[in-house]
Order: sequence, then structure tokens, then C-alpha cells
Amino acid sequence: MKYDFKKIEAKWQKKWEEEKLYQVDVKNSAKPFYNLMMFPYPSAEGLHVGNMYAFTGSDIYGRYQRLKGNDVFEPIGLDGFGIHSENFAIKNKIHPAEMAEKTQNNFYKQLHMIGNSYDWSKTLETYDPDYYKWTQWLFLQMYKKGLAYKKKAAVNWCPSCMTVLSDEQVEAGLCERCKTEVVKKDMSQWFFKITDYAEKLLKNIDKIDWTEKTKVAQKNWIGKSEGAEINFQVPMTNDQSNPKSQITNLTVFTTRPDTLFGCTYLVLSPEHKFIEENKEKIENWNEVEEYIKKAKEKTDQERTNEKTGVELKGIKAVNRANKKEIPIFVADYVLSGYGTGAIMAVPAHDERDFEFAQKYDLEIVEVVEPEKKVKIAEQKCYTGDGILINSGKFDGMKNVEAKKAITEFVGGKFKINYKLRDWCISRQRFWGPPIPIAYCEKCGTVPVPEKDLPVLLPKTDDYMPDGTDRSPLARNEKFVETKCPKCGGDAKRETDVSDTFLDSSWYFLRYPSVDIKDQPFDKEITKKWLPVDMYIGGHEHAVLHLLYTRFVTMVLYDLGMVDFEEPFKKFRAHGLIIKDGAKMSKSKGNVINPDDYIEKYGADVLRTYLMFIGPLKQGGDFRDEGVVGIERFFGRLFFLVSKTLNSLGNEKHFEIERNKLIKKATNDIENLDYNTIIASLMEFLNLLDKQKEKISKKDLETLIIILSPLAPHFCEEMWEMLGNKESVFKVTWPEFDENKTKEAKIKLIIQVNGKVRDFMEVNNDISEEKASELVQKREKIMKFIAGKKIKKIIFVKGRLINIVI
RNA sequence: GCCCAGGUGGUGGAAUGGUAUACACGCAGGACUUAAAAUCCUGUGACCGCAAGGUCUUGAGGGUUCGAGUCCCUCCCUGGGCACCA
Repeated sequence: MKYDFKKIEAKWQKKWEEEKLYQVDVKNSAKPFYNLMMFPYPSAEGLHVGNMYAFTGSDIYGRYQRLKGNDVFEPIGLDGFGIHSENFAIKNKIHPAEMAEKTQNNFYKQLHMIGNSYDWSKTLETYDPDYYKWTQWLFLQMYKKGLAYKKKAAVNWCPSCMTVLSDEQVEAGLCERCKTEVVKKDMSQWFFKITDYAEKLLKNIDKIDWTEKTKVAQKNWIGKSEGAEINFQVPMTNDQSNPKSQITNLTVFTTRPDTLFGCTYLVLSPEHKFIEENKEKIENWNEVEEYIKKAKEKTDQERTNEKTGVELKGIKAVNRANKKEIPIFVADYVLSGYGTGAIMAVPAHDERDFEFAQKYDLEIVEVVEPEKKVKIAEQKCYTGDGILINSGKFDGMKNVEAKKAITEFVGGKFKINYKLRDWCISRQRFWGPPIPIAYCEKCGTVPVPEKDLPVLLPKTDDYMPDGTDRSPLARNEKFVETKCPKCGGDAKRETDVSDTFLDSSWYFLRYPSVDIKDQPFDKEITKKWLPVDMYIGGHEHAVLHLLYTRFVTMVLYDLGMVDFEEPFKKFRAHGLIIKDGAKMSKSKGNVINPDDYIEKYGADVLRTYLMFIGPLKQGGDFRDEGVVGIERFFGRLFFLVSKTLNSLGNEKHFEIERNKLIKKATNDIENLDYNTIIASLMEFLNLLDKQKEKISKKDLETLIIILSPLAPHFCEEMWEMLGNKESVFKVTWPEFDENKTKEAKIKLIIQVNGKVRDFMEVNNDISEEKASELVQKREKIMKFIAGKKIKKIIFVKGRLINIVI
């Protein structure tokens, strides 16, 4: 009997569909379990093996939860709206809408083939007006709550994609999609005030069960730092008789107020408004103006290369701590968007200031002395903790304590800053949800009323970006011209569309409610199914998607629309699949197309092989030669099942081994360590295979149930062959008995001085005295201990005995 | 530079502080076959040895421990993230 995977896989996929095995009753489910995988953005090239790896990893967990008796909801959809899909369409000279249709068919077809337990009655696509209507609705909720605002700002502009990008979409100065160098551009854009939620986003991290790595990445991105704002007075006149009226304050933010006595100059960012406001006082204005102009043209990358700056001649600031007059510089190593855009420079204890001071030969005053002698590398300065010196009455104080004391001494204000900045959601592109705003000459900015949603994306062939800072929609008069929802007069529509990350920021809320037409999500259904029980996805979304979903959920919570603040109870990041030790790429020609392997080996073999490569969280190296290992394993198992059906006699039970297997598999599947489950199943099969008597049905069934989440079609078939009428996914995951996981007889390890010298077959519960007595009579051991004094004996019950001489 | 995750046979990878190298691939030898493929059996970390057996081995070096791949310290390398955030 041969294992005909093609026939078997088609048969069970059809059966599952007919029986609606994976469809949940969203309203009446008794034990809801929401098992979610990050939905893919589809390309017409189809499902990548990396997608399949992640989806299968998630599906196995879902199928396991189903076997544990839960009503598992495992939906799938497509994140096909947005710049990635649009760029792909443009590259292939196909209209994005047409491309979406094509890729949808292709993707869904492929997704059927891999045998996941998706509820196909609840799919969603972000470009579907039924979906993006509610994305626009979400924008309106933000707007109503004062969390959406339009502002002119220096934003990230990708000259190649011809759109702005959020800070999160810029990687090391490059566009995350096309790797073009991003430039700064002053533009009027829509933002979401995610910064209002900085503290909550940070605090809640400790409460959620997420991959540690992801949590750390979010914490760093939010970047909380505690410090103080300190004022420096800048006298603007030499007229000593009336100095007060001419004093301006410059405020700096610092996390090291303890080093204030070591501050020898101030630095302003080129964008700081103080400079422009006081240009008459600056003696070298031409030089300064020139410097600022140049700095603004630089990319972020160029700014970091070398520190440059110019002194504002003719004005000085006063360090309140020691009343010293210090120079003021403008330098582009100070960022305008963080803190106050101005810093106090302490070259003795800050590496950047040190570098700058060395270059421009500025005064360096040490104020913190390390308590223990530490080596400081040449061309470096001491940034650690210590004892204050050269700090007036604070000398001798620990710097950590001085932070508060000195801040209070100079009347500074304690302040917390975050690196997180507001989320820029405007995109000057076509393929996205139009931002639902109208501009009326009389009424100003007017949101489109909810009843008028969706603001449909026009059907037009004029969708190419033109390199201006306006969306292609701005060229579409029919779209632009509208009536003011407030006064009925002439108005113009907002022509930008929203960021694709807004589409994906709430999709998990929509899935259970896709059938609801008059609301984005039904309150009761949402209460039943959310938050998501298990979310699996790529770590690359640690600070983009995952931060936005948390923010959106918090806002909806504050609006009273959901009763939870965190969208995902549990999140696990999967690793990446590489090929023969190298990253897969089209140029290398080492891209794996799952279809080829499904054709050759079947979906189950591919699924199981992918999981066998390594732990899901780690990813692994795909090697063609490796696949046959799984193929052989399946072949042997299938043969054994066939053989068992025809054999006679008493059944041989491997009770201990079976219980051990269940214990290991249960533990590993919870941790997504599927590779070791497969290894254990192979070991168990090797055991069954070797023995001559009739295999017990129980042992075989246990093996099949444990394998079923990995190889669902194959296991259904074998399950049926064993005479079972119902799906294997309707049975219960096997339980183990702890007492039956231990053998009665064990091979006790005998060590001398920690080195293994011998073994001894004994009862599991042998006492130390008895073991010690027996061991010392053994010939091999006597050889080692003869004539020596035994210092002590270490006995680990059921494991080993170690004689120390 | 900072923060994570790693570094184990020819390869992918296993190991609650307790037999390092499970499981699988590959390789070698054998069985079946006219032959090949498939399948099955045996072996497979290195070194010494005919063997029994012994010595060494988890990136490097120290330490803790009866015992360290696992814990601690110093360092090197690889992958990923952040990066002038004061």
C-alpha cells in the first residue's frame, strides 16, 4: 500500500470544506480561542516559503488548541492595500486594482493547498470598500478625539516612492521599501498623536506575554528618558544698568543635571527658533546662516558623519550653577525634534560633546570622578557614575544624588522625554483609503460624516505618482470637488490616502465581525473573541505594526468601544528560513517556491519538513536533501499502519514511552518547538518498528494524534484507516500520567570524580546506601578507588552516583 | 557605540547543573536486484590501541561546583535591532 499524497490531500481538503470543520459560530461558541497569524501582503509572485513557514507554524498551534477542546478561530486575509502592492503593480504595468484581483485569486488558491485550518467564510482584504470604509471610520474617531491633526513639518520623503514615510518606515536613513535615501521635506501632513500614549504603551509592555526581544525593541523605540529642563540666561545687551529687560532664556533638556558645573557651552540645533529671532545680535550672522542652510540640506546620515558647528558670536549664556559666561553654538549634531532642541554641553562626561570640544578646542571641565579607578581609553571621556568635583558646594556628593539637588539649586524642572514621535499617516499615493476630510472655504477642515463613508477610491487609470508632493488623486477633479458636509457649499477633498499600517492596525478586530455591515466590529462578538489569544508573526514588525495595533486598541478602549487595552495576549515571533546557509533572493536564484515541493512531496511533507529544520522562533536552513527524511518517516509510518491492520495476536504496549512522548510533545508544542516533537515521534516510530509483536492501536493512535497538527491530511487518512469515523481533529489531545513516565529499572550512572566509569541496572527507587554499597563492589570501580580514601559520595536519585576520592 | 539572540560532528540541529553530539541528512559497508532506483540492516566526533580500554572535545581564556554546552567574569566572532535622543 502506497501513500498517495495527492489523492489524500485533495480528499481531506474537500471533506473539511464540506463539513465546515474549521468554521466557528462566532456568536455561540463555548470555548473561543482566537489564533491569529499576521496577514500577508500578497504579490502576484505568490506565496513564499517564508509565508508558508510562518503560517504553518501558526496553524499547528491552532490545531493543537482545537485538539485541546477549544473552538479555534483561525482567519486569513490580505493586506493588499498600500504602497507595497502599488509599487508591485506599477512595476508590472498593471492597474493596482486589477493586480489585487489577480493576486487574491492566486494567493487564496495557494493558501488552500497548504492545508491550514482557516475559516474561509471570514476572509477580509484591506482594499475592499467594506473594509476600508471602517479604516476611514477609525480615522474619524481619532479626529473626534483630537488625536488626528494636520501640521506642517519636516517629514521623511522618499524620492523614489514619491511619498512621505513615517519615522518607523525609515531604516538607517533609507526607505524600508526601496532603500532609497530619504530626504527631509517641509510638508503639511496628517499625524496621529501616538505620543499621548507613550507612557501607557511603555507601561503595559510588562503586562503582556510577548517575545522578550519584541518587548525590548518597543521599549527602545519609545525611548523614555528622565531628566531636567534647565534655563540658561542670555543677556542681550551690554547695558549693565538695565540688564533684566534684555534677558532671554534658553532652555535645554539634559539627563545629566549632575554635571551642570561641567557645562562649558550650549548647542542649538540649526532649526532652533532662537537663532532666527536673535539674528541682529549675532555678529557673524552670514556665517551662521550659511551653516544652517547647509545643515538643512544634509540627510540624517550625512549629519552623523562628522560633527560640525559655528559659534554664535556676540552673545553668551550664563551657567546659573557657577555664574560663568559660556559660548553658544549652532551644530547639527543636536536634533530639533527632541527635548528642547538645545543642549548643555559637558565635554568631560559626554562623548559627543567631547568630540566637538576637541575639534573646536573648547574648555573641558571634569566634574565627576569615578569611585573606583577605571581605565578611560584615549580620545574618550568618563560617562559613568562617581563623586562630584569642581562643583562648588556639591563637591563630594554622589552624582546620582546630585541630579535632584542641582536641578533644584538652579530652579530646573524635572522632565520626561520620549523618542517616540507622532505617527505621520498621510501618503501621496493612490492605492490606499482616501483620508475622509473635506476643506471648505467657510468652515475650514470638515470631517466626512460617518454616514457618507466610504470615501471611495475613484476608478481611474490616472494613478501614477508624479513626483510632486501631491497625491495622484489631486489631479482627479471629479474626486476633489465636493460639497461641504457642514454648510453644503463648495469644498475640496483631502487627496492624500492613509498609511498602509493604518489598514493593518485594526484588522484583527474585523475578522470575527466581517459579516456585520453597519459597524466595524460587533460589541458582543468582540467581547467573546478578543483580545487575540495567540498572535504569531515576523519580528520585523516589532516597532511598526505591533506598536500601531497597541495604540489603536488603547484609543478604542478610551472611547469605550472595546474592554481591553492590549490587542494580543500572547505574541511569538517566528524566525526566518534561509536556503543552504544564505538568504533567499531572486538575484541569487535560490528562492523556494512551495508549489514545487507540494507537487513533489505533498503539503504535509513540506509542512513537517519546514518545522523539523529548527525551532519556529529560530528559523532555519532549508536544504533539499533534508526533505527526504520526512518522506521516509511518513512512508514507514504509513506502512506500519497498513501492516497493523492485517496483523493478528496480542498487542504490545509501550506505556512508558507513550507517556513520555505525550509529555514531551505537550510541553514542546506549547513552546512552538515543533522540531523536537518530530524527533520524538521518529524515535517512537523506530521503537514500534523494531519490535516483532502486534503494535497496539493505542500507541499508534497517540502517534497519529500528535502528528496531526503537523501533517493534517496524512493523519486524517491513517486515522480513518484505523477504523475511526470522525475527523482526528474532533478527538482530544492525549493526557499523560506522570507516574508512568518513569521506568521501574534504570541504568544508574556511576562516576568517579565526576567521570563516567560504569553503569549499573537497578530499581528506580534504589536508596543511596544500597547503591553506594553495590557500586563499591564493582570490579571496574574498585580499580579506581583501590587504596584511596573516599571523601564523599554524591547520589542523585534515579540518575547517578558519584564517588569523590 | 549601545541593546538583543547566537557560536555544539561533514551538514541541519538535540541536551530540567548529571552518559554531550538525540533525531535527521550526508557518507561508508552490507542485503535485495541482471542492473539501477526505492527499501532494509550495520557503522559513523577526534586521537591512541589488534582489542579491552584510555585521552581529548560544545568560539578563546579564567572561575564557581563532586560534576559546566548549561551558572559567573574577561575577550573574540556571527546574525538581528537601535543609532548624535543629550
